[in-house]
Amino acid sequence: MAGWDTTRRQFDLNKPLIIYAKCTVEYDGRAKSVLDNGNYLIIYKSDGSLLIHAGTKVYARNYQQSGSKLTYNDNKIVATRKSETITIFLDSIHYQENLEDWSQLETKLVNRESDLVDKLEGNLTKYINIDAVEVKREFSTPMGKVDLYAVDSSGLKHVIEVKRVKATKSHCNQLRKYLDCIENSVGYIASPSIGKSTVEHMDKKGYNWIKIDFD
Amino acid sequence: MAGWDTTRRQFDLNKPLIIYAKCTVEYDGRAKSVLDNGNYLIIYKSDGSLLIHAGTKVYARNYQQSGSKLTYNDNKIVATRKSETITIFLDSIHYQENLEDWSQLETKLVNRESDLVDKLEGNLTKYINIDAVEVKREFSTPMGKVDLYAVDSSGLKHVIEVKRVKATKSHCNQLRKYLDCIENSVGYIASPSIGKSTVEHMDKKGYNWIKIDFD
DNA sequence: ATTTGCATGTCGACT
DNA sequence: AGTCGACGTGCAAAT
Repeated sequence: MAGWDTTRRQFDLNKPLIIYAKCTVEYDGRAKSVLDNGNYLIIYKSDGSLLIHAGTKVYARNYQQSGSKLTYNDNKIVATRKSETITIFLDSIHYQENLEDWSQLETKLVNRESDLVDKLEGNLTKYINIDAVEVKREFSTPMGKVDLYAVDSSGLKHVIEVKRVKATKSHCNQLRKYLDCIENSVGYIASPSIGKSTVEHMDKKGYNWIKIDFD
Repeated sequence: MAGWDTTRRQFDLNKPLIIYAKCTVEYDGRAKSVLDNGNYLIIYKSDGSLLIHAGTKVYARNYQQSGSKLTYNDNKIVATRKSETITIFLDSIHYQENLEDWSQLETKLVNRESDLVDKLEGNLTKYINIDAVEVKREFSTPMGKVDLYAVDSSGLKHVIEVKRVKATKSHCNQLRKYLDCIENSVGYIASPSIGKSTVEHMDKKGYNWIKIDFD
């Protein structure tokens, strides 16, 4: 598997392929970038995704999204998709392999935001002390949909933004957008956790925090 | 390279490694997930990053960030990092390889947001017709930093949010946060492009758009 | 150690 | 095709 004459090499670019090669990579499209010469792992998937991975970190140093077309010519692999181009200048190939029957299954996530909304909706009075006469999920406003919306007998609107992660000030801004376009409303953020500075921020703004955990 | 007895296999988990294997993957940490049995590409990098890639899409189906520790035992690879765990239940290994001298170079990006701010700051009067007496980058407000901030001779504050991509309504919300906490201010979004509906949105809000391109 | 905002974010859902 | 929000976002810089 040692170095061979890349000029004669033919790739089957219709199949999933991984290549470990010494190369230089250039990208031009939404931005421009250069990845200097070195050994990188090139991954080409059947949907036309292209990844160039270096030896550290989770993200790809360069990538092309699903739907890119590959051509190989003159020791260069060129991937194009819409107005974006990646050019891989191949120096030498250490190693390559076609991946047969590569699974296309998706990861199934548990503990989603909607699970928390379920829990809150199913037992709202346990979390906030109101006599709700109307409860709606995904309540539409001009500024987008509210996760959970409840009207009590006095006509006060309770607007609840649910987050599966730690509550932040950005989430407060999102909440605020909804409150601004709903008259006579009070705002809540429901999440498993919150930081000290966000608590203070919410106090100042008059927003309420609801602690809610996954089961 | 056909199936062999995985029970006897030893991995050198101190070196970068790729494995193409039939396996099932479970994750528990910030959330929980299951990736059903299938053929996946497992990538382990020298900084302790772990990726599990399927045959489509750019993102990894499962991953562990830099710093995770691997153990191999009883046909299971377990990666732990802080309170997060990935377990790979190995069925059969089609193929594996150590990647020698895997480059750790970073991609060098051109055309960043800061490049646009440079351009705007260097010739502000070319883009907006004001007699600025004070211009500041990264001007701090209670709601975060404004990309570019200019005060004219009348005391009016010009607040400019710069984006390297097409301007959107989300960007308008960001701008609004700044305007709300700066008295006597007028808002701008500077970007290479903008959509029709965003133009209308900005008109309605009284925000201004500045067209600015990369060189 | 925590917070904040950028990113070629990617991706899916909806208009 | 365009817009919008979620994501185990990842990641680095500032605090």
